[in-house]
Amino acid sequence: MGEDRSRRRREVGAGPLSDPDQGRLALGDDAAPVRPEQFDETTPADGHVVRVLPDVVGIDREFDYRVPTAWAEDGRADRVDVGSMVRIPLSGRRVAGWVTAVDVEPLPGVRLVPLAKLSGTGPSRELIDLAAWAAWRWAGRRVAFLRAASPERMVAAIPRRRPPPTVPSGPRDVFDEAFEHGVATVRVAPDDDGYDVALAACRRGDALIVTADARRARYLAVALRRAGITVALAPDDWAIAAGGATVVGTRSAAWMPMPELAAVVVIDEHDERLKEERTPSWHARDVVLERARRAGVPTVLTSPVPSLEALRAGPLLRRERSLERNDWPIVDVLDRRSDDPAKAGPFAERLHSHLPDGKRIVCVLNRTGRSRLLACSSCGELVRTEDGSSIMRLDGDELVSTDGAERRPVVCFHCGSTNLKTLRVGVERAAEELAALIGEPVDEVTAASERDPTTRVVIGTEAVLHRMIDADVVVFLDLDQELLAVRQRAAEQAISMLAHAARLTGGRSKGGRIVVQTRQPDHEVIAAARKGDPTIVAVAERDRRKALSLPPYGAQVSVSGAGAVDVVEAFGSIRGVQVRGPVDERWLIRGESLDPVLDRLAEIPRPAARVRIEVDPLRV
DNA sequence: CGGACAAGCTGA
DNA sequence: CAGCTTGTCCGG
Repeated sequence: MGEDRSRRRREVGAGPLSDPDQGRLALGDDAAPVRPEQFDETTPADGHVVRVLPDVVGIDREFDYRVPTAWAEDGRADRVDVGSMVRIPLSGRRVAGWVTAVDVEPLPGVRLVPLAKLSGTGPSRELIDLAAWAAWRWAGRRVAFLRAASPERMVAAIPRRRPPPTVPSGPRDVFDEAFEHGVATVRVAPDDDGYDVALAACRRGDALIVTADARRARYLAVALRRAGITVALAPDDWAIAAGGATVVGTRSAAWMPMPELAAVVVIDEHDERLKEERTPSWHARDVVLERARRAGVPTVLTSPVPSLEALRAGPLLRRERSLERNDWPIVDVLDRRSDDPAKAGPFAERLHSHLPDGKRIVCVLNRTGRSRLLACSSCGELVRTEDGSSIMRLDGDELVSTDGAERRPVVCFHCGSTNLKTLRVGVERAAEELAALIGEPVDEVTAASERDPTTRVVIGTEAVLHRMIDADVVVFLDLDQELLAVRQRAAEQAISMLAHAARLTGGRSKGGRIVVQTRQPDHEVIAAARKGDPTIVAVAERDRRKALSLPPYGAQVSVSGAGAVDVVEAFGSIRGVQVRGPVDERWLIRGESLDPVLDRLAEIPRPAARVRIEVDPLRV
């Protein structure tokens, strides 16, 4: 720290501003008067020098500033530290920024200007370092992550932490054991509420508890507070967290201040909501895994259907098969191939008997993607490619596979019939038909619906699963749409949907039931749900992804947007890395390992045009 | 990002 | 060639 900070402030604001540069400096958004001392270069020792990263997307560079000598008088100079949020003059305007280093040796030849304002407290040094890592890991800018790590409103003072919590000690459970592995995944029941793992984490000290669902985060915060624990709910309770507390929240919690972090939990680590959808699209699970590793504290991931990423991070702990099986509902499979093809609507003929009177029923019909699904009118088989891996649609008077590689005349591969029919019904019409079928009103729920449904039976897109809290029966009217989707992660997304349904219904011991309408009754996803054994899907997926070098066994980065061409061009070629595309103006960079790809992306300059770089995209 | 400045374009 | 648009550079 500069020893001259107590030196008297020199005369300020004297006389009209004559320096030709000063006109632009005077135009700050705070309209503070410009002081002549800002241009004094004769006493660089006045006030120490700090390094600041401006909160301006597109700069991503640090600049040095002097702490105004006047700040020594009221203690502000002592409060300027790594993580402080400040305002700085930068090319004629005032912008926000983060102090990233203090007491730095300024580069020669630059004219130092004082900080304009000390705004408040921001992310700690650890989080600033983590942001730099995340910027590399998701090919983004530090600014994006520092914003995530900063309070929504300025925090002037950190409250003192309340007395240490008295965490109720229960019998040692699987979660206590899991924390001893450093990183471990616990496969839990689909309707596990996360309270036990959260409590086990709190027994170790201040815990960081990340959930995919905001409702669950609020529930856990209330439950833990009731148990006597000091809880900061992200992102609102930033200041409380900075004082030392257990933090609970959705993905934003990953970046909350945690001065005494002792344990990390990610609940429903498989949930795609943990991934930020805007660029840089970081994954909260992976951020907190790195954060915990750096802090030297253990992480426990929980999920009813653990991701391959989780399984790779550490050992899997699970209960006995028979217990796990009971956690899952009974799964009734209605094989639609046996329906009369002439009148195959959205509902199987036998469905009515699976909709018991008086029970709360949720029907799911995902009509996302307008891909036409064709089935044979005589044998009911789906129209698929020769190897059966993907569906085919009608293109003029020919069938064409989704990737365009395979074409054939309009003929059922299975029985040779030339009579095919389109299967595609939207939720709206399905709702009307269902109401007629059961003879009572049916509410429709989509992501856009405003009011909550009031009827016993509801129907909707996948969003209906998020909207409802519980149900007796969940019916998937067309699981084939998920099973056959041309997406790399189709299978795990399908089992994740079934797990979500199982959360609403509860396990078979609680009477939970799932009904699945499909033309692929033997699909591994359905088998896994029936047996309550997600390993079936995990093993198949692992083998497939290993063979194709897909994440987490390889690198995959999607580059799109107007500037994508420049990025791909600058990327050039690396051994073991292929750049494919463009398909729909998007390139895919694929390689055997992530590091060389990320290193190269970090060193190439960002084009002026917009680019969206997505590392490990979930929907490809 | 957004301001400054330069180079390029247009119209009379 | 003034007056405007578009492009490029750079910030402490």
